[in-house]
Amino acid sequence: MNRIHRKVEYALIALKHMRGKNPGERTTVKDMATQYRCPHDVLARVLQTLASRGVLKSEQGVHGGYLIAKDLNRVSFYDLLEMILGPMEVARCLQEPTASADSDPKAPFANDEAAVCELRETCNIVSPIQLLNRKMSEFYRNLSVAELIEAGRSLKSRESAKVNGAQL
Amino acid sequence: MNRIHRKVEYALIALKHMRGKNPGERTTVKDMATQYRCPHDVLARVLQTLASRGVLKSEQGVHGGYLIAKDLNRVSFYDLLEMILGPMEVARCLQEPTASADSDPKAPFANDEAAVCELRETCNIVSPIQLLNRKMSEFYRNLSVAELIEAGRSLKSRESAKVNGAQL
DNA sequence: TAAACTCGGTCTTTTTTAGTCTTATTTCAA
DNA sequence: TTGAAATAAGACTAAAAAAGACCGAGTTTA
Ligand code: SF4
Ligand code: SF4
Repeated sequence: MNRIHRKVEYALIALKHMRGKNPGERTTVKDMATQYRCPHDVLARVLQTLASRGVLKSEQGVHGGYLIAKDLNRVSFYDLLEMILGPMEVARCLQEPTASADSDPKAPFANDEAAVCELRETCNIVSPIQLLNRKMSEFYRNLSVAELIEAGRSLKSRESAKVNGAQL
Repeated sequence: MNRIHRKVEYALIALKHMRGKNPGERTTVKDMATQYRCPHDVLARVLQTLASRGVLKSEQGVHGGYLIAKDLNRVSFYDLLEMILGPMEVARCLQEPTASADSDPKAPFANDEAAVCELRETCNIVSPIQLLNRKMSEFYRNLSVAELIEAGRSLKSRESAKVNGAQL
């Protein structure tokens, strides 16, 4: 139910990987793609997006690669999702009414909003859906990428807490 | 991004509809399907599921129909999602460790869990993913269906015809 | 009995997501 | 200067999931 997208996982994998590097140290896409066995192209595209949004910095050339350019404590999980998947809209009606300062150029939504859902005329749950959308956005905004990535460092795996556990 | 499933919307529509009825009054699937212009079969199946889980009660026969059987304040949005979409798993690894009392027969997961995701061996974000899963479950659990459905009753929505000036 | 409904399974279509292929562009080291 | 190594980006294909349609069976009451 409600599964996260693969691209987001790739982003987290890459971010967590780079997080452990020395400042200024670059990591190439190929490196990460091979190490974590994720498709090179997909990962590359995701990282490009993140770079274009300022989270990463990319260096081209023979010794190029990516490095983290922004404090991940200041990047919310909402931001990450929004960069990769577009703005949060929990249902096909309603564009995000929060409409923070960004003007997304790839969203030409000027036309009729009623067209997006054919049930809109008779729908009785637009208010609930709006509420849900607001709450979920808030939830994602209150979760920083750093907090996510750092998970497991200081807390053991719940009840199990077995040292000689499964695979390592 | 992260759009809610149509079936869930249908469920909410139906629940909100029945919510306004007198206690004991039944509503037929056909009624709701035509009134809200949603596909009869899909709505019917969703309501069947809800009935089997005790949220609704179904009466067969010529004057049959559905009615709400459970206080919606005691039904969390998580419950609703779980009934319709199955247990929350934010990524393809990790089965929800909460494992509420049900033994799902369609889930023969006794075998190796590593098979569900081919990246598992090299993955560095299982802890983050688990954390996210936990947080999201918690979020959904803290949101009752009643709270959702009732949205818009007391707060102003878009163009409210309320003269009384109830503004948020 | 027969009508009007729920129930439950299977099937097809549609939509979304994931991944691949290809080509261009940038950069730097030899 | 030149070419290797990397990013950048568009188009295409395949796979998976979701939505919806079909149909046949069971129930209840007019
Ligand atoms: S069904 Fe109602 S809520 Fe869901 S998208 Fe269509 S209009 Fe918006
Ligand atoms: S990628 Fe890592 S986290 Fe996502 S499913 Fe595979 S194993 Fe679980």
